[in-house]
Amino acid sequence: MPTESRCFSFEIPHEEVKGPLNLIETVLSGQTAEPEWLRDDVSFTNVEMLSGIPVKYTVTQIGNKSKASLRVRGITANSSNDISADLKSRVSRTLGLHDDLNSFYNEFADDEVLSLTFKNLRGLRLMRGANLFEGLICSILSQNNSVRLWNRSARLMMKHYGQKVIFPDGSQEFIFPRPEALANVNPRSLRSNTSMGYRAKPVVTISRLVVNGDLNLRKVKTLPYEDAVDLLLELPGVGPKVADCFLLYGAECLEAAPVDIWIHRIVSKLYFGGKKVSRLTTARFLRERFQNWAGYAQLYLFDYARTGKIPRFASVS
DNA sequence: TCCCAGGGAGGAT
DNA sequence: ATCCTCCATGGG
Repeated sequence: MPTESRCFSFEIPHEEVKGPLNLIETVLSGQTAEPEWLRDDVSFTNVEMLSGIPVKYTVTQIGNKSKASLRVRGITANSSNDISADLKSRVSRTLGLHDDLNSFYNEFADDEVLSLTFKNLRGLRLMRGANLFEGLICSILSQNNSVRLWNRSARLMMKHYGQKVIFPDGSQEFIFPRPEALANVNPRSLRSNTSMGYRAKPVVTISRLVVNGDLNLRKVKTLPYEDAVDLLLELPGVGPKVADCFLLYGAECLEAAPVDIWIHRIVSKLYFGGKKVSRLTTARFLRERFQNWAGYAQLYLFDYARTGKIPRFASVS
């Protein structure tokens, strides 16, 4: 089978992008559904399974934010089937291209805090993970960690425990490990192989729960928000923030609003006049105020706060 | 050397 | 309910 037949290229026209799009801001905004896509100038490359077939593809934005389309080029392994249609809907879902951002901006244009973020972050979209297990593990890796470090651990985990794929162009890539590959590893060796520190033990424990059927993430995804949270909080290494990260980025529950240190600070400072409120109060506030846009509100406030686009508010401590 | 990073668990108040 | 402290690891 000649290499060319496994290559593909297609476009997602701007008519299929609902509102503005900023691909670079979206991919680089530190979302926890999966390891960050590798950047090359204005393009991003991801490797994942699509209906059991390993796919490597590169996404490039064409046009400005207001009239953006996407160019997708890629290559498959082990198959000569045309996967363009499947990948198109996958990319569209992953990048949240169907989310009606203009209606989000309009609905909260009079919110004096959130609307501050709209100008700089216009086109920022919520990314959805392709795999529930991957989303949960990445969310655990992110706890008390930097984006850079948890991504490094995730990449090391892929290299040591993920399926190795050699594409027809000769490149070697690694797929995010399946729970079966992690369930029987020694947490100590996982720790030394990946630098994930004390997070190794819960990663192994949760992998075992998934393998033996005691944890069904597909079922968790179908539960109402409160029930899903209650179930997730029983898991080791999973607290309120990680549970919300999994639900939002992994399980596409858009009312979940993960509260990390940045969200805690900015919401206390700007919505509660500097008064200290608990993280749970913060999360509930975001859910009640923004409802199905709570995840988006959180994403915009987080990026805005973290990247220093607001005046210093570190006085809240 | 200390502090911090998209926190969580266990314990004391 | 709220407030410690510790937990690995690496960057600043």
